[in-house]
Amino acid sequence: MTSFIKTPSIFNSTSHRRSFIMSSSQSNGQNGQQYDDYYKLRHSAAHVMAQAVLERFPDAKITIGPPIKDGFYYDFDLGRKEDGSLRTFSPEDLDAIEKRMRQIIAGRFPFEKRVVSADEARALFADQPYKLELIDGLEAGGVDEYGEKIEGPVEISTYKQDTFEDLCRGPHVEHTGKIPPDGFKLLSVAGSYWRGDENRPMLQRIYGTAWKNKKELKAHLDWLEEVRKRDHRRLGKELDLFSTNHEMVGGGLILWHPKGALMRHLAEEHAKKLHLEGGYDFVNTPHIGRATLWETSGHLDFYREGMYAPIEIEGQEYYLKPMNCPFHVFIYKSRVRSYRDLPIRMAEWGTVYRFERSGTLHGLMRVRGFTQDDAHLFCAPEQMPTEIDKVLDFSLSLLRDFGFEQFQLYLSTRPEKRVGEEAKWDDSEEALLEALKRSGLPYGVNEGDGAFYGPKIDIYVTDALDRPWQLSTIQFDFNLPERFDLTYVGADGVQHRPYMIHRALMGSIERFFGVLIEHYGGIFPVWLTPVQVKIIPITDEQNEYAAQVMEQLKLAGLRVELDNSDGRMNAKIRNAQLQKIPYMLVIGGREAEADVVNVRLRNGKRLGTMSVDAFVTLAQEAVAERIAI
RNA sequence: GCCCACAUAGCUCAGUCGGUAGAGCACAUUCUUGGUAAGAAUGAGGUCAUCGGUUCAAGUCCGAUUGUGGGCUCCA
Repeated sequence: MTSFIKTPSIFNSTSHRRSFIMSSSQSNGQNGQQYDDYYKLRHSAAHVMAQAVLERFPDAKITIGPPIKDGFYYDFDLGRKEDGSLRTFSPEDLDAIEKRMRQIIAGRFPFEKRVVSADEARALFADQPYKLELIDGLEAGGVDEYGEKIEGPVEISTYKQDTFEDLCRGPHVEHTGKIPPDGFKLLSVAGSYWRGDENRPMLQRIYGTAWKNKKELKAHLDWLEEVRKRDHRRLGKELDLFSTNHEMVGGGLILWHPKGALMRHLAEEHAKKLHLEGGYDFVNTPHIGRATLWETSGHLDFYREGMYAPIEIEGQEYYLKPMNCPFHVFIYKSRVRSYRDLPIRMAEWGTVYRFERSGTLHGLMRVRGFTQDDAHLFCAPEQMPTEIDKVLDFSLSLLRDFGFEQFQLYLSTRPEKRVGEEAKWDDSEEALLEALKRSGLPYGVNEGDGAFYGPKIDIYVTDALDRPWQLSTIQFDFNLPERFDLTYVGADGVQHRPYMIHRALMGSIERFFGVLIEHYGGIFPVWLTPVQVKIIPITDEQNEYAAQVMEQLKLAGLRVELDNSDGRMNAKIRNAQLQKIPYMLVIGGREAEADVVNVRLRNGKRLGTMSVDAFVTLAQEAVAERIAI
């Protein structure tokens, strides 16, 4: 079963080249973690913002306002309006708050720390119910900003600047003047729930970004602009790759257009070839299965909220599949398995459907129907370490083929509530850890973060904008082999329980494409780009020669389009450029005469004239090497 | 689902104080036949998301609905 773990907190972004905190266990604030300047700056900005908000909304209830990656936020409960609806921030409020923050900054008010008892704190925040709840929590033993439990009672402190005193561990900058007035900006308002729980009150959140100076702020705003420009939904439309239609087709359901489907085909073809070479067998399974299947697998117990309502067929209930595993299990069970059959590596590009709340749907990144490059490994215990090694290598090499170079690996170990024998947990966790070590790549361990059915490795890639994305996952499953009573006959003639490992390398192919589009910014490597070559005749005198060149290139296996519209060459080049087509072959009278093509690259570089054969060699090399030009 | 913002031509967007619909791109036709990121003219294209309300009059104001974007533990 694929599960989504949360991205680790990243506080120490000192530049736009972001870096990971390796493991959550090393970042406990109570154990001497160094709070960097950004932490203090952003945390202080949050307090200043809270002061400005309270001045404007005296009845507001304050909650929490932590520093976050690139900035800070603060959540407020503004109460309700006369008509019962929630009072909220308007864009004008944001402007006024930001202006007032600069005044407070100019006041150079010191941040003064005070250590108080729980009762003193309660008196101080008597009219702040959220703070009272926090104080109760602190008295009982705290939780740090990474969500890690802190044992025992915690020192309770407040920080005060000017008129505003907040329950806070700190630390802060010395005084408000240390916050650069032109280094921060309030970005947006958003709704959020107290403690992230939708059953608790809805709060109003203001997000801000804060940096050491104007230049850094500008760099960050530019980065945000770059993120916007690379948005896969925007590029998907511009490059005609895919679309969605919520009103008629439905939200979270992707329509792959010819060019997008072609890219997907190319990517899948490559991955499938590698799977076959890697000893995987492809299978195909249906989209629906009977309720008893999902009852036995445990999905209806543990995953029901992710599944759609049943379909009734002749009095029997069928469910749309949210995962492929139970079907693969039945292929395994279709006959008696011998140790000689193992390992079995069963792969399927399986399309699954999962319920996602409407508000969480997002382009290709979060959808309701998607295809996984799913596989299940069934192996004997002694084969397991080798299989783990292989699958990890496979995953990394596949991701490298798609241009990802930076990886971050996470091992999630046994949680409190779990199934399976301890010996299996021991073996599998060790095998995963050994494989991680052998990979030579940075990895972290999330103790207790595994699924109830087994430990797992998640692979995050870092994209061209330094953003982490979880793609691959390798998960043990001690649950399904038990529930479906999977066995194999060992050399000793008795029945044994095989290990079962789920793995998806690209994960969701939809999501993978979303990441890929943003990673490349639409400038896909030659092997993957839907149209590799655009032929641009200068006048229609050359149309015939151009068509002849196109045929030659097609015979050579290149994906070519001919622009014989009656526009000018400049316009044709511009169009090809906007479509980010790697090679433009400009053909005028001179080229037709000499039986050559004039090659222009999408980066603006001109390679001059060459024979068609020479160009074919050049392009084929780029395809084979998977290079991006 | 919940909070905020938004919804005008295929796309990107303008539309003032409420007075009856605009631009650029794309598309079609014609002219143009050119040397490395936009040649020109003409034309077609809109029930201003949907439904309801206020008004002499609604793209514009109000409400509901549908949909989109941002956000909903990065937890003192």
